[in-house]
Amino acid sequence: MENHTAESCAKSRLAIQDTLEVLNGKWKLLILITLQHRPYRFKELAREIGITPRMLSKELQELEEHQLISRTVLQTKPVSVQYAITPHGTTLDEVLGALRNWGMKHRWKIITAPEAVNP
Amino acid sequence: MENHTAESCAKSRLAIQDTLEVLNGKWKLLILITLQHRPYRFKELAREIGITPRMLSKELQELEEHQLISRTVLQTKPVSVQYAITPHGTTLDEVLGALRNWGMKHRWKIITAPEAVNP
DNA sequence: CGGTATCCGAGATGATACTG
DNA sequence: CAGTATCATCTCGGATACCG
Repeated sequence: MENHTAESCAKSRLAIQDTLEVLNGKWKLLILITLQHRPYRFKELAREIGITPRMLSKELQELEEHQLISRTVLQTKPVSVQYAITPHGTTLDEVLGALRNWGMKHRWKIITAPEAVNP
Repeated sequence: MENHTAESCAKSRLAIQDTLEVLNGKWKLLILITLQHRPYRFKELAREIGITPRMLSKELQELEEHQLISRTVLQTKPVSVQYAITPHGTTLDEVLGALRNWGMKHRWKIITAPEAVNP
């Protein structure tokens, strides 16, 4: 299973670049993992994550373009808008899980990391 | 196993933020997945990935600070420097694998994605 | 070869105010 | 509530040249 030829290495890079292109930005992964919890409304999401409306709007649009989340206008009074993970969005579960697990296991090392050795 | 409380959701966000902090930038994941293949020398890595010396140097330093890769000076003539994954770096295998797999499976959807609906 | 120094533009992000 | 508009800022990353 050690498929580590130079060629497969190049393919892996391309695959990762593609993934990064879809998940780029500081917020997309945080939005996705939050919506994994349950659907959220716009402002609710903004408060939960701590993101400004401008950025949230932009990120949500990009995620929707990539069909990872859905946007639904609810006929409440006043209207509210609900964002939720799509089936295609759930294909990222493995990615999100891996990132979350790594962060949980290695948080201490990150915090302990020698930020500034000596200027 | 559906551990999806509001609290666990917040913890997941923190974990992901920590991970993103370590892997931030456009190149770190590409460097890591390349070094997963085998150790590389500086210029060799630069050529393989297509990154300028300035960025490569910066990214390698940050990765080394986080103990994900090692830097070894080889006493050749002239000297060469070898970069390799560390044991701690291999703990990212799951993350790298997940990102690679997703990219391979969903490349078509990324390319097909409606970039500009209508300007 | 293995870097570092400098310059610079583009894009990402934040703060704030405003609209329907 | 759900966004958008505007402005200021700041970081990222590329190009280029240079050093030991």
